This record gives sequence, structure tokens and C-alpha cells, in this order.
Amino acid sequence: MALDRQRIVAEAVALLDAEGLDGVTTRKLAARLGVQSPTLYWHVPNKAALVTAIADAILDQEFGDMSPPEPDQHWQEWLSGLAERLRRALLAHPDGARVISAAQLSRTMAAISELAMSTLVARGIPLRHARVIVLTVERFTVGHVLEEQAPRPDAEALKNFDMAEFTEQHPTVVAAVTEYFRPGRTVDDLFHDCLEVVIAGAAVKAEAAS
Amino acid sequence: MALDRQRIVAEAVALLDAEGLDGVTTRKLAARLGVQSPTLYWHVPNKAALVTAIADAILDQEFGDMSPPEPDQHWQEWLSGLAERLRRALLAHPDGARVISAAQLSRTMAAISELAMSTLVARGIPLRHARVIVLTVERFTVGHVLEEQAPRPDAEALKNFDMAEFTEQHPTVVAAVTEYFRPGRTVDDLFHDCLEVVIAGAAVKAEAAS
DNA sequence: TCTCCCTCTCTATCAGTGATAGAGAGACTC
DNA sequence: GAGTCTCTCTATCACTGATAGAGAGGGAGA
Repeated sequence: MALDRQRIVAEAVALLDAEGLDGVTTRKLAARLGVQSPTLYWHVPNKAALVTAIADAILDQEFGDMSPPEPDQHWQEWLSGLAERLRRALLAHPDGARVISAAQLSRTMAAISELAMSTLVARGIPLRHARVIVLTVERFTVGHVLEEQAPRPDAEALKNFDMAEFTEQHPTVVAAVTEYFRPGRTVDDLFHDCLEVVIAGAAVKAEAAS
Repeated sequence: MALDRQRIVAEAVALLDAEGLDGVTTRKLAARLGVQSPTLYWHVPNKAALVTAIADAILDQEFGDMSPPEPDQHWQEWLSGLAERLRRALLAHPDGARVISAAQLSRTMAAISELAMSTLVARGIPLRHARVIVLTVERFTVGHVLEEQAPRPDAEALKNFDMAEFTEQHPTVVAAVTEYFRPGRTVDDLFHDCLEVVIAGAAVKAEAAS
């Protein structure tokens, strides 16, 4: 099969899935493609461009079809769904959030912003506020998933970690975590609750502005 | 001067300031300390631990003194100030947000969370909601600064970038950016406006819960 | 004083990284 | 058939985090 940019990126995503972002090296990627690593540089200028391409591929998988809300749908609900989809796209691959935050000038991310801002404007929200709301939702979502995907601390880090001492110094944090994750609650609920905070604020600001 | 962990971390922060996170290598750091690189491994188990230590140092610079709000201060205002301080701490060093998001089990970040959550609880907000609000503010702030500190796209990336085409495909985004950054407006204003969205949502949720 | 041990730094080396120079195979064009 | 363009190769570079193991120096106990 002929080697081209598209096949390189597809294989890079597969490598990302198998080994995480740190495992995506030019040599391993080339090996998977049955080729020597310098060959990749004929098709891709450098690794940063490759990561950006991976980011676009990841987003495209979830945002292949992007559509504005139905006329009878509240924009809050629609925007909330967009954020949930963004999170799903990032969680679908190891280090997905790191990949997106390392990407430079992602086309797909720009398309998402365009759709979201124009949708809010169409609902009568002033452009300035539309931008602020969309940026807030996007950045919160990326920040949140980044934390969700943070690697479990390695053994070396845990050796110096005294749970009893931590509990003593951070009783509220520990209580909040244990209280929050009662049986049946998941990390999805946590994101949903946090997102609700952001969306509620967006509604307040939009109301005040229009 | 004797080499110890504290001096290593201080010099690592200086190196971060001079060259950014990618410039913080064990060799360069050792050279600055007048020592060979393997020596560092006597004092620090590995590079991840070093980065975590840098993260704590960065946060400590801004959060050396942490205090709950005055009795007559609204928690919204206080929490907002906390987020502004967090942002300032991250912006004070190149790649500050990347450093914090790469840190594993930062003590200082935990202390910030503890103070914030306990403060909200003391103001009558249920523990569950206090946690959600604090996490939302923290993750939004890190996500936002991460984007603020994203490197300007390199020349290679810009070569394939057609501004006219981008403007055509993303008219709302381009219009929003140009409209937003009128003379006198800065990136600080953008963060402030986005933060207001989050805090407004927090107020709504806190009100509904208590 | 001699010896042992503990603390800390060293040299040497490893496997792996992104990237470039430049040779060369194959196909396509004039 | 000659020339050129496209793509892949080998060889190599400077650099990374990390480990093994030698050895210098000081303090403690005999």
C-alpha cells in the first residue's frame, strides 16, 4: 500500500492508542508502516505537525458531522452536548487531551469554535459574549479531561506519600472525594456537574447581555 | 555551596525561566549547578519528581500566604481572586501551565483546593457542590493558561496556513477575535470575562443548593 | 591510629529521540 | 535514450533520561 500522509496519521493514531503519546516516536511509527523513519519526513515536516494532524484526526472521529441545534432546542443544552462530545473525543484515546493541547492551529477545533460561536450569535447573544462563553466551555473541557487523563503517580512518587498525613492536612478534600464518589457515581457525573456550573454561568451572562 | 534538593529545584526554576520546559534537561541543570548530571539522581529520583517539585515551587511563590476571605467578603469575589492568583502564578514562568499539568500529586495545589473547598463549606455550601465549584474553577484556569502559553505556531505550520481561506471558513471566529481585542483590551480582560462566567455559574449552583 | 562505613560525586555507558545530508531506485516525460 | 521528479534508503548528528559502578572524603568505633 502506498505511503501517504493520511495513512501515516491513521497509523499514528493506532500507535497512540497502543502506547500513549510518549510512545508515538518516528521510529516506532515508521516500523509499523514498514518503512525507515527518515521516510516520514518526506510526508510530514516535523513531529509537531504530526501531533497536530493526530489531534485533527481525533476530533474528526467525533465531529465528522457537526450541526447547529434544532430550532426548538435551547442553546444551553446544545452547547452542553457539544462539550460532552468534545470530552468523549478526548477520552477516546490515551492522552487525548494532551494531544489536543499540544496541537498548533487545529482545523477541526477551529471549526467547532466557528459553529458554536455562530450558533450563539444566531440566538441573539452578542458576538463578544458568544466568544467568551465558547472559549470558557472549550478550555474548561480540555483542562478537565487533561486532569482526568493524568497518569497515575508512579511508584517513586507514592513512596513519599503518606495518606494519613494527607488526610490530616486536607480533610475537606478527602471528605469531598469520598462523599462524591458514592456507589453509582462516576467520573462522567463529575464532569457533567462541573459543566453545569459553566453552562449556568453562560446562561446568566447571555441573559444579562441580550 | 552544598548541593541539596532545594538548591536543585531553585536552579531548575531559573532554567525554566531561561529556556522553557523543554530546556529543562538534567545536563543543563547539572551544568548550572557545577556538577555532572548523574549527581542529580542522588537527590531526585527522576525527572517527573523534579517537574512536580518545580510545580510546587512555582505555586509556593504566589501562594506562600494563603488566607480565607474576610468575614464581609463575598466568597465569589474571594474565589475569583484565588483563580486570578493561580493564573498569575502560572504566567509568571514560561510553560507554567504545562508544568502544573505535568505535576503528580502537587502538595501546594492540594493545599489550595483544601482552602477553597473548606472556605465554601464554611459559607454554607454543601460539600459536594463546593468540590464541584472548586474543581471547575481550577481546571478552567489551568486550561485557559495552557492555551495562553501555547507556543506561537512555527514557520513550518504557518507555511500551510492561508489566512484568507481561514477567514472565509471561520468568519465568526475571526470577527470575534478582532472585535474583542479592540485597543485597550488585553488577554487579562479575556481571562477575567471567562472567569466571570464560571463564577456566575458557581453562584447559581451554590444558591440552588443551600 | 587504623579501619569501616556512609554520603555524595564522579566516569563511562546505554538505549532511545527528532532530525538532516545525501545516495540511489524507479517511474514518468520529452 | 536522456533527463527529471518522486520517494525511500543508509549513515550520522547532537541530545535525552537513566544506570552501573568506581572512588573521594569524612565521621565513628576499636
